[in-house]
Amino acid sequence: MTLADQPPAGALVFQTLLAHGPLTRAEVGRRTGLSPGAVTKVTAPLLADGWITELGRPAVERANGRPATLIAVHAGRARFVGVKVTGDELIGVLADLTAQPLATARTALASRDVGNVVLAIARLVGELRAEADAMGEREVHSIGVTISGDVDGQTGTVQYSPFLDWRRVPLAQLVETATGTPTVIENDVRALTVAEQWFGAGVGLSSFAVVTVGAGIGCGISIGGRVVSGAHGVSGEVGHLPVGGTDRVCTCGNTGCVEAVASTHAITEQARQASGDPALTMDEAVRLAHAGDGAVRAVFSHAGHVMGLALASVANLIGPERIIISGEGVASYDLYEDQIRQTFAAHAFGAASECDLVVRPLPFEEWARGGAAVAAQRLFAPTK
Amino acid sequence: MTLADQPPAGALVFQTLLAHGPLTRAEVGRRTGLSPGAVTKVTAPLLADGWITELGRPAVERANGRPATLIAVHAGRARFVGVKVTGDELIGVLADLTAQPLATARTALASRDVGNVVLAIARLVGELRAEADAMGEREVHSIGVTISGDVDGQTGTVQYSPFLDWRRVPLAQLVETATGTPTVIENDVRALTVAEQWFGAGVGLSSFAVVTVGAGIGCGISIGGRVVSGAHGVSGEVGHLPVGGTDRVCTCGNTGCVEAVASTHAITEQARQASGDPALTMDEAVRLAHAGDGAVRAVFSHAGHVMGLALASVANLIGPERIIISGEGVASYDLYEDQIRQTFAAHAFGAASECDLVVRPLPFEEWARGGAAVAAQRLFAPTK
DNA sequence: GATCATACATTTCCTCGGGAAACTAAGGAA
DNA sequence: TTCCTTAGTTTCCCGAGGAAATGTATGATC
Repeated sequence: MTLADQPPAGALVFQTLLAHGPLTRAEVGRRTGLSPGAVTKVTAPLLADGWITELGRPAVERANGRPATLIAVHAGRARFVGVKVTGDELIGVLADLTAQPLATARTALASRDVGNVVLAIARLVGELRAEADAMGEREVHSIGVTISGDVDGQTGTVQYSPFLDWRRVPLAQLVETATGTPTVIENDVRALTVAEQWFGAGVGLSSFAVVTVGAGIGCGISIGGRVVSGAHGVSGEVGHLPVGGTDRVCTCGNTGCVEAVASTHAITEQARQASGDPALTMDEAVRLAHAGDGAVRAVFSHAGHVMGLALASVANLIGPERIIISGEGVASYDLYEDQIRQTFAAHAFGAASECDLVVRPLPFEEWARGGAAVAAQRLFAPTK
Repeated sequence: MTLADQPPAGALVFQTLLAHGPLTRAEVGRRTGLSPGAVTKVTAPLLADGWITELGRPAVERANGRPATLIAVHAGRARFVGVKVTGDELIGVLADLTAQPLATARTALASRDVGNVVLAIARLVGELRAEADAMGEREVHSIGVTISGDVDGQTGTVQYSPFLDWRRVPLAQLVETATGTPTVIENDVRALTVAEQWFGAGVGLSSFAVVTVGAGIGCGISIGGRVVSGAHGVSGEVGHLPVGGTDRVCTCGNTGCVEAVASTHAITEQARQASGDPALTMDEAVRLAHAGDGAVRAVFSHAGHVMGLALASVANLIGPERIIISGEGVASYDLYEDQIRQTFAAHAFGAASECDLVVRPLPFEEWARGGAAVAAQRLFAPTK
């Protein structure tokens, strides 16, 4: 509870431990630039309050000198619930301080009415809270709700959600009163980016982007440890980069959007045309392509090409150290990975091509974990 | 000289005055969140060293209470020389603390040999220094050299310059020894962005982008007061966003690059084809288009469309508060402005279209002014 | 096995930055 | 005049963190 009012050095030490795992005090001092004395002083209250724990000796002992003691964040010190809201279901996860999932839950949404969704969230949170109690876990500290669209985390308002058709819904406040637990909300992709930044493939990078491929194509951008929000709430709209040619029309009304070519919907639709089977599913399309169906393969290959152009655009503009590709669509990733990399390499300008492309599967609860990460982040990095 | 070792509050006050012009101490305190006492304490040494001056009463007097005293940065306290290096000439400018130009100079480059360029820079600096002496100005504090390509400002090295065909040239060191004056170097577009951020249309914005149209098409991106550098030295490569269709081949070998369609070179070339006159100049093309030549107009309109797609890409990814369009190419801006705005509005996703598009002419010395701004910035914002 | 060297950790002391609040300054209004 | 209001200054104080002396636990050395 007292984490919020630590001196700057305290927060710095805590975040260093969070990002880099168990370290000795001396090592923490070196990495943060703090003096040894300051580290000791600042770790004392964190230890006393149980935010960090001593772990004993490091695995690789030093040749001589007094042996060091590892300290690490005490992940169990606080619990969070993360909830991802989609158009038709809720995904919830109970997680610890390091956003490790302890339990998950899903529930279908009967309607998209605000009151109904809030009620469903409260029920889901109750479920997870009960599970936490059963596990002997302590009280849930706060809730992080994530949702696609234009979300203002400062005011806790969903400015606009296309999937739910919501406008200016004070969701944080509503969930807070329905559950009695402090709640923060955030855009789903940005929450995922926060999770990657603190606990995933973005740890320690000066800049990186997370691209998610699924029903939509989204992107979170982190530069210098801060996730880019966009002055008007919009950022990372990779799905609507106009690099896809003129043949397909996007839901936004334009031609050329990446989403109109490379989203799972778009691929399925194109595969149906290519195969002549109007009821073809994504799984079947993948199977056909793997079996060598040229027309269907071409669909994946074209999608890969457009994705490559999109990633090259990100690299050319931002120059991130790494781009993390993730999402349901990654199930069929091997089908177009080569094409993505090839197109990316061709269109990334100069040293931008040194950008590291990595693929990470995105388990369904990962989205919800992002919510927990955002909730946790408010605790230890209460900036802004 | 003592500006570098001011306490944080001192730097904050100075930067506030730099960005927002003359203010009363009370107002400075309000804007920075500092207590009145702190403002007084911190301004005292700045006044004593001549970094700021008192300006007397504000224009709009307050109804009651003690009259306030304005304080403002003393622009003449320090001089800087900014130099922009292109493939065939040098542009130099003598500027004050606020990067206001006091004198300019140009010189042609006989060869692109490193030694020759360094010598030419030293001569140009000498010229401007003499002019400063004649004006009774004080010593030049430092030099900022800007150059397009991959520039590492930390080490003072030009990693790669396509126009000059340089690789790993320690330019800062070379100019420093040749002139005897401390020198910093920076990528030209990023330097321009720094100038806009501190002294131009980017003052006070949480994020903005500067797009320059000319022989190449470049872009500087500023987010949260920091100019994005790219992990591998590449960022803002708007010129190579692949949104331009497949019909024209770029110097980088790809099709679809913005630069292959909308740079001044590309427009001239396309206008020549459209008009059938292989010796057509840009000026003549502009005249033809203004006169109603449909084919030439179409060239400008297509370039505008592709520029609109590029700006929409920037807006969709970053969500800047404003995009500043600038460059030599802007001479013919009215010819395709409508098309740019129309395409931008169509392809900027959701609230990203609220991004403010402004056009600023780019006088030839503006590039060099960027160098002076970078040099000045090192003085008052000596971060990293 | 006593001593030493070494590196980790703690404690003590001190400096410095900036806030709180009392105080001074300078004008207008009653 | 006196009072009110806002600007600016001074004084006092507290908290954060660095420097350096001190304490501590190990292996190495004689």
